[in-house]
Amino acid sequence: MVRRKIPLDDDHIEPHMCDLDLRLYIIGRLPFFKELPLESILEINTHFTERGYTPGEMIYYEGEPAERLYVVADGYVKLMRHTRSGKDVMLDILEQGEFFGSLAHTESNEYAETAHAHTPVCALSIEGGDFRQVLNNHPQVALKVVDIMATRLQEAHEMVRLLSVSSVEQRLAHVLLKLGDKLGEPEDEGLLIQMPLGRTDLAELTGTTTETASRVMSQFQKDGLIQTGRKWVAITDKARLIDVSEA
Amino acid sequence: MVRRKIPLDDDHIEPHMCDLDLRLYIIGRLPFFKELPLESILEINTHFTERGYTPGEMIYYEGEPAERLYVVADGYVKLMRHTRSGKDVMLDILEQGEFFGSLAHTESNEYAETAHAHTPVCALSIEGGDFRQVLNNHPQVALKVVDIMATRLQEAHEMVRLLSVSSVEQRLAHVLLKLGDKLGEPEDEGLLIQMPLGRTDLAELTGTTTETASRVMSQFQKDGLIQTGRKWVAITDKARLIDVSEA
DNA sequence: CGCGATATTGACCTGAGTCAATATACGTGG
DNA sequence: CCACGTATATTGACTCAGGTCAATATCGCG
Repeated sequence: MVRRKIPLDDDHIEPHMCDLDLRLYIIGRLPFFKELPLESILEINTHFTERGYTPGEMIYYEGEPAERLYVVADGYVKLMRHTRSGKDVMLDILEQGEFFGSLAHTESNEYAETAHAHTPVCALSIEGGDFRQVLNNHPQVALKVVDIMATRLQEAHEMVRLLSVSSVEQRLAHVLLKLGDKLGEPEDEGLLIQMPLGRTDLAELTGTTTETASRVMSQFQKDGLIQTGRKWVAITDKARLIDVSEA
Repeated sequence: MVRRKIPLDDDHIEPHMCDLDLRLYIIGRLPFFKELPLESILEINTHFTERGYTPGEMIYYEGEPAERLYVVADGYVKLMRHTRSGKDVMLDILEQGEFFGSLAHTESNEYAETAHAHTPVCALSIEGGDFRQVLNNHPQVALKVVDIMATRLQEAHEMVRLLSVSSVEQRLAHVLLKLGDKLGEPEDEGLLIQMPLGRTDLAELTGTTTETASRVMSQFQKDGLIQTGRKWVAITDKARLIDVSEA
């Protein structure tokens, strides 16, 4: 039972700030902007500012007045909800091109979750009102945003279902599969999830404790479903992992 | 410990179909249409069809091709996700003016949940493409839709948090309070939730079993927090119920 | 090389699920 | 209008997944 060192690609860990090319590249390829004429993209671009964050650094806190909409230019961003007891819940992991923050007028107009950089992150942001102006001027962008919101709502509903009716084993299998699809890269170890993920992260993603997450991961490894070590996971038997998630 | 008969208002239970006045009234007052000029509303109106449903009747099933967007004109609609094991989860209860169904292009383009009439329901519906056309022509409507989606996403995230970190007691208290705010009317019994809600409904709303829901409700009643009977609940001590939900 | 962060593992306990029996409310038909 | 039958709700006894507390092991960075 040889346990490998962290096999994650350094690209995904080393810090780097946004550079100008990246910025234009990102904005132009955002799923909701990419069909706009160049002219519009250049105009929209002027409203964005950019900023880098170091791992663990907060981008905004739950409860703060929601003023800006952010877009991940590089790195991974975690969206979390905190609880008085200290047991936190991770709602989502965002990658390049995904947005978060204030994109709508809600009741309280506060950020509903805390966003922080999980890896080194470069994020672009735009003032909420300016973004709404963009939506107003470009209905096809608004439609795209509605589509993305609908997909996220479905994912959240699926998580509600899993938390209501599934075991920790099933939820963990499900989360690993989802991450594998989103971030997986074939490596010697199997389908390697290209992101540092500790037991605490997995626990927060599945609504359990680090101890239980650890136990289940150990069992998965013994059963040959995954390879795992400190802060990394690779899926070695996707088919059987799917079986577990649907058991 | 006198247990009252169902104190629910008959208005909320007796069937009635949509009539024409209701239809125009509803469309004109929908949160996302109400700021449009009358002319536009009349035009949009022509795209809607209406239909009545009896309690328990399905409006659409999870997995069917998602073709139409619905709006509740009258009654209450439950959104559910089913599970192979038969244990269902209730994602939302919608009331007059709320929309559901196909409002976006998602990956699979299937309904992600099952909708069915909880009480007698009148629903208006519009073909998905037509609705997108409306959004395209009226950006301020699209913005409103984005706002509503954002609020729903936050609510779903809050449920994820509750399922991850809270006890059944807390979740049940939370759900009762939310329903009380949304549907509560002051009556002799307390803040009466104007909707027939059985133990099974409460269980599906909180991710537990009917037996546990029953036990917790009995305890709440013993503690003087609520009054409850067959298919009805009234909140008698909101402050202490809040304490429980935040314990 | 050694230390601090991370992960594992064990023993124990408890909230809530399961299975089952009973009670109660309400609609229905006589 | 009452009596009966069915759907709903309650309650008890038992079980177990997974939480908690605590000790130990391991990784990989500085």
